[in-house]
Amino acid sequence: MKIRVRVAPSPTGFLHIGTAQSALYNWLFARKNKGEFCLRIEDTDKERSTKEYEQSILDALEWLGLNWEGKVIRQSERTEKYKNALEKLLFEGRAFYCHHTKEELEGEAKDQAQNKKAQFHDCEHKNSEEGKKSGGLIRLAVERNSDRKVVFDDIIRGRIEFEAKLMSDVSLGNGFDRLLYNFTAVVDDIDMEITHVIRGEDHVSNTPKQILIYEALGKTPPQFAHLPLILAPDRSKLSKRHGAVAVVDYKKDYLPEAIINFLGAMSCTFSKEILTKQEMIQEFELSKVHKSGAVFDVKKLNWLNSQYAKKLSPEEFKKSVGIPEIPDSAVPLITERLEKLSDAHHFDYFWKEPKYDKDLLKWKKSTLENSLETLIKVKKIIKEFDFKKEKDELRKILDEFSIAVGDRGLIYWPLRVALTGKEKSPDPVDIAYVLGKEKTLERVRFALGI
RNA sequence: GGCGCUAUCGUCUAUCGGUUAGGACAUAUGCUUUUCAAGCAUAGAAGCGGGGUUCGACUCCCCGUAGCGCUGCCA
Repeated sequence: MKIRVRVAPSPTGFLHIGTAQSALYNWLFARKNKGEFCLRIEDTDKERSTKEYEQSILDALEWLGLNWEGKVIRQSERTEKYKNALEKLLFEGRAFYCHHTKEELEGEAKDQAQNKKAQFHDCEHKNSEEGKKSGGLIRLAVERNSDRKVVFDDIIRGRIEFEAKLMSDVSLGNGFDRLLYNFTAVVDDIDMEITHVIRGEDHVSNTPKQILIYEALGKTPPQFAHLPLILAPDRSKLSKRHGAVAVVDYKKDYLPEAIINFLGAMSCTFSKEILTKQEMIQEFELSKVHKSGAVFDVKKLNWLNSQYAKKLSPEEFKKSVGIPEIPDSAVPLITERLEKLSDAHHFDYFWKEPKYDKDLLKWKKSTLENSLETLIKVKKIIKEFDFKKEKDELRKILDEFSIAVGDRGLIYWPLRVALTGKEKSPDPVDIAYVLGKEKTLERVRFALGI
């Protein structure tokens, strides 16, 4: 049987970084095993789902390069399927109408909690005539009269067991108009012929409920693999309150390759730190995925991103940061000291005239007068120098001059500030060569007030 | 409270019973030096606790403990 996996985001928000990781592992698993990776939009919650979120999720997945097979499946377009399945279950007596009100259910849960009992709803309408009459929540009738255990062998975690007698009669829908997650997901996974359900650890407790639904529908459940969670620094599940959790939030600062590498290596063992998607596909095994949650370490992401940025061609880099006016020769100077893509704006003196306070021209070990005087001499050297020659030639001349002066800083500091308006920058000679002789002299003259 | 999952440097992790417990990020220091980076070198930094099993346990088992997840007529 052909391996088929899926990622099933809900369009009630932007693509979460955890969903992206889950999508990546599904994608890697499919690619590795020559299977298919599908995309299903879980938009049964009509109040919270929007088309805008759906589109942004699709865009984010594409940006990450996680391409899916076939058409996008939308649950909102499959209501007939669910209704048929639900009717069948009702007809066969495997599902029933639970006529309890919300208040009654809440009261029961409260009681159970107070008495330190497990919280579940074992509905008495399950086998009654009342349960056949429509009204209220539709539930799956869970057989709990024995010591029955619902068991599955998680590919990542091994055998996991739940006692059937502690489970609620699983809620499938509020009437036929509002179908619920556990039910629609199972119906879809059956129809889509999903062989492996690879999803976040937060779904392990849904798994026994879903297995029961598979059985009621007369189907064999797929293989399950529950991925560890991505954690915030406080080790709780990464969520909005911790800051940026949407993939789109990372778009302006990070290369998709860096994000993929980071998410992939965070919860799975590979042979090296930096690797391409192709290499990940080669090495990927579900058995190499970790069991415990991993803290999202932005520092490591930054490092990875800087490694990838250094490999970019000038064209690629300019496109990635969205600043077409960066001179090509400035790119290596920028990537060498950049962590996040948006840091490129700190180097705007390469394409914009710098603004700065004249006092900045003063070298810290000297006076402003001395600094400006030296700059005049530097200007003369540059003016007489032919930029067609190697820049090391210019450096050599400047170095000789600095030896005569006895202080390299006195030469380079005022020049740096004149060219960049900043205290920190790449080597002024490198910058001069990016700017060209004319522009360089122009900025030096400006600094001198000429 | 119930159920489930997890447990090695600050963080991500390697180790499939025998290692000076390895690597990466981060941190510190040094080299270089006109500033900032990059690069290179060096350093510090870890097996949750208690019982077993075994000649030998970070590794296997049990019990604790802690953290996390779920506990919706959300997904």
